[in-house]
Amino acid sequence: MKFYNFPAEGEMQCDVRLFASELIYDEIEATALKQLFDASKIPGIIAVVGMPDLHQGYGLPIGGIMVSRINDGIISPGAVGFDINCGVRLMTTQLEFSQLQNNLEKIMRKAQIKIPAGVGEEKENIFNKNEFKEILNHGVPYLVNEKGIGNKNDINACEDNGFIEGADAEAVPEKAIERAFNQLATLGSGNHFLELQRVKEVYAKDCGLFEDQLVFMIHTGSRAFGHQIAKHYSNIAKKSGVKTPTKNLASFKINSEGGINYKKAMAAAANFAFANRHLIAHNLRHIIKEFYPQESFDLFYDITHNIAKKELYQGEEVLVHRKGACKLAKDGIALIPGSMGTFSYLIKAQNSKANELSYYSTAHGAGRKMSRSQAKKDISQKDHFNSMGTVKLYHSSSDSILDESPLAYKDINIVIDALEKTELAKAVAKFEPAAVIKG
DNA sequence: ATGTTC
Repeated sequence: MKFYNFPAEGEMQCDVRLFASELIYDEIEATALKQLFDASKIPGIIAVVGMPDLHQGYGLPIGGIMVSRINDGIISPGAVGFDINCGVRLMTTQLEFSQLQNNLEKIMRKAQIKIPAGVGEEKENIFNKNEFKEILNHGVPYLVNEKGIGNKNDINACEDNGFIEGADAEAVPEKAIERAFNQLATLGSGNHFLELQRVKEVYAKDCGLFEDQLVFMIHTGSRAFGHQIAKHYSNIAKKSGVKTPTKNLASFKINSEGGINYKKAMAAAANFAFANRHLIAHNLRHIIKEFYPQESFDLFYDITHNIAKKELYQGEEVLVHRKGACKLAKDGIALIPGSMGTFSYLIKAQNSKANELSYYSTAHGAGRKMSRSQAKKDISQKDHFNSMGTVKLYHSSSDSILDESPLAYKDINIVIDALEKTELAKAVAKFEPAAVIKG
């Protein structure tokens, strides 16, 4: 087990731990590290941890974990992120990749029509306003149990069974509902994707996957809904919250009116995101059934990487913010999506001591190497095209996609290597994309 | 990430 530990000094309330390999540590941005140190200076914070995909973010860096006491602690919209409950789900078939034959193109084209992608894209909401609020308050179980959409495994294979308790649509600003009412079952833009993948390698035979298996991965979140909530409450926290070292880490006392309302709205956004991934997967399920009527299309796991949750840690209840970091499932697994055109991974917890020190957290992806603007400036079409190899891209927008090029991200294999070196986790299976839908 | 600068 190996990690970098920076002992508390000055205003720091706790040590800062960074789980990184030497290779990653040498390249980590000073600005991202500074954001970790600033987070450790907020009263009530008992732990700050960085993952190997750490990079600069709004307030807390992406790949950051910030843990607060409950009674006198804080909750920070900037430490959850703008895309509340952004996450990843893996859907499995029992088909071998070779059985696809010439259906890849047809499946992806149908998916592109049925699953809107891109900035501001909408899909007519099949639910009325009351049903929409039920989704916000109760997430995936409402869709399965009350509306008959999906099956029991679609609930059980979700982190937290596809809903965060304590959600209250009444704490959601009306503007969030206006903006996102017609964004359920849509993919969005940025690093979000829907990929058709092939299980390239299985390192642990008992992981429930087999080599050459045809699977689908969906990476998306709460669209404009979570974004509007994050913006709304971050602004309130800046005006009337507790004082923090940096403005964008603006926080509420957990038990203050602002803290209570943000938590209710954050949970509603989390439920929106769970429902969003569930509905996208369900629509994809219909497409798969058209081609393979006898095949099952099952949820393997759905994991979030932008959320704050109450968790029991060494007998004490604490609030764990994870931003661009995910929580290991009960059986120790987590899904780590690659950037467009690169491998994704299923990983499993490795060393229980390392896992304890990281609050059972792990990395969430490759992590950016370049800002969006830098990528658009520095990456040529030709270099980008070469970096995509044989992966077929279905891009809905006429805009350039260079800011999402694999060249704009760190090599995910280096992140996985760092997880193994720090003994946080080891790779269990590797997924190779064959086709990707981007916004 | 985001009606990509309320």
